[in-house]
Amino acid sequence: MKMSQLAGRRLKEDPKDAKTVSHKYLVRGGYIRPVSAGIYSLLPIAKRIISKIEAIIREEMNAVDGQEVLMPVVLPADLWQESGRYDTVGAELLRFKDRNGKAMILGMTHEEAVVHLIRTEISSYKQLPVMVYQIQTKYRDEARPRAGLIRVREFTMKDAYSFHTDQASLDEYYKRVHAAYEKIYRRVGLTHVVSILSNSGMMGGSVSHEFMLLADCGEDSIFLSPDGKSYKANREVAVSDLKFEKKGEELPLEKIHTPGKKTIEEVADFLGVKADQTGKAVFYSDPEGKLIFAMIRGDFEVNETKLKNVLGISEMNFANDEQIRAAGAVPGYASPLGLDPARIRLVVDKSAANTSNLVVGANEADYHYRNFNFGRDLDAKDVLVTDIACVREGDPCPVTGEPLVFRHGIEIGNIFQLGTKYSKPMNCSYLDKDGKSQYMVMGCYGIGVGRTMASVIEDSHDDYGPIWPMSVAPWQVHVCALTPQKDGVGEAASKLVAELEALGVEVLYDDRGEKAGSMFSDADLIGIPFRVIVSPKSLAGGAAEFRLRSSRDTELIPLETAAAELARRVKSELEKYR
RNA sequence: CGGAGCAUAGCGCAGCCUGGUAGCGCGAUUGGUUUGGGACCAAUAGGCCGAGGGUUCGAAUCCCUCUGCUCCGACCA
Repeated sequence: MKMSQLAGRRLKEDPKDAKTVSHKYLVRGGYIRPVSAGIYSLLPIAKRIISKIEAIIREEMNAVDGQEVLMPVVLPADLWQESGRYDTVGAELLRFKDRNGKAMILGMTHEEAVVHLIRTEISSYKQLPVMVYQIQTKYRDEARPRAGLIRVREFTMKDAYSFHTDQASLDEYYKRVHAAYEKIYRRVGLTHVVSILSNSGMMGGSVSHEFMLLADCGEDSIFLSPDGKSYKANREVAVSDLKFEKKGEELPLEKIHTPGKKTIEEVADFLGVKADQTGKAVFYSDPEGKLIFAMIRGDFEVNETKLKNVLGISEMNFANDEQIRAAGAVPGYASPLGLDPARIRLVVDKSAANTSNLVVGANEADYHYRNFNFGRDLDAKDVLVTDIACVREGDPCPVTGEPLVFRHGIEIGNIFQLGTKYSKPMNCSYLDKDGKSQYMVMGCYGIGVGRTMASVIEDSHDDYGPIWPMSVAPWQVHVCALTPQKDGVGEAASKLVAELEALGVEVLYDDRGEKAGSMFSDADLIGIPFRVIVSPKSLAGGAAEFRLRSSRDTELIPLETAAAELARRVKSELEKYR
């Protein structure tokens, strides 16, 4: 490919709103262009990288017996009504009507579509297990797209779905996919990916993992054991080994005047106690509008995911003051004391239940109680006591007991045991050995392709641009002709390019005759791992200069053998990513 | 969905407060001199100032409405 003909320009300046490294370089380097919020066109450089990532994914999915299919982007709403998700999924699902007024949707994930496909094609246990996958466009009407390709509305996703006779078969297959994912991320050159425990939502007992690239710009919060291996979990589900013990004598409940002191900090300061001697009340309302009262020790935050899972609900909002008052509590001075358990859904975190003599609200403006003791002051049998706390950095790891480490991550893939969540309502069944109808047990496995590309930049770049691993680089060798019109430089460079291409090497040839500075800056933004410079100087010695994108050291390679030598090095570099 | 901001040439911006011929830098085109980390000279092209309405003799500029985009937060199979 001649650079003089490459579609897409490089920009000298950072795009004004780009904050993350990958966003800046993708726009500056001429990889992507915004079309609308969270919707991008890919220029040739990005398209080539994406194709290579897809090829690696394809190979590894095929290696675990996956069969590639292609399902529609536009789906009839009734399929989603069948699974029940048409009503439970929020506004991210883009709904519209066709010319006949039929309700349609744009696919944001394809469980329904794949069940529709498989339930008519597979009917016997002899055909199971089976896995199908596709690499296809998804549309999610995100409320807030951000950071270039990290969070977008339209994107390419590899989504795979496996169907099994039973949980044991799913368990075994799930492990294979987990290993395949690790291989995919290694092959695309990502070096800081961890798989972590993630939220399984209302699935009850099902298992899921997220694959995270550890990166400061990531949106997800992760807790890791110090060795990075023993324990890895999303903040949504992370637990710690903190022990709570009631200590000392239970002192008598004492009502105290705390005028205008509403927050934990204010109350704790006012009374001269620490936050861990207070109890905090946090209110939500469930989808039916019933008040959820979460009580937790003052030094913890409520983990909303844990709380939702405990209550078995998928949605919940912060309650407003009116809702709180309606249940008999007083905002700022609330506690479970004296409330009617029938009117609220009370959940107490074990931190609050197992600490003695807490300061809690009195459900009366400007008053708190000292020496609240759960069990004594609140009947434990009416109350759900469990873990609804966010883990804090430094809390003891549940596996090793060492202080947990907090990191941000970019979610670049997930794998999920679905069980019969979709096969049951959508009647996706097979006949077992005894001729009995059984629901198929499902797993699903996703990888965001564009997000993976952006993540490679986050993981591999310097101050001048991305440094692509050979396995996904848009081209393998970047040949730069310095003053191509002089001293036969252009001819020598063209010859080298032709020889390389004849050996199957992918070459980007900078034939533009730009100044060295702008040529090298462009080359850095394109990030091809191998660079060859042909100039009058090197040509006089019958050689070309070779250097890596990741280094400024150069090496002279004789022109007669350059093509063969470079082809050999490309091949050997590619071997590292097999 | 809450909060904040922005919208003027391909890109980055100034002009707006205080209404009066549309500007700068980069980029592009042509010609010339150049060529080892974003050169120089000369010329040229390029704008319904996001859209609609209002005030005014006159609106990029003042007022109203709308739309789009970005950032922070909420949400996120």
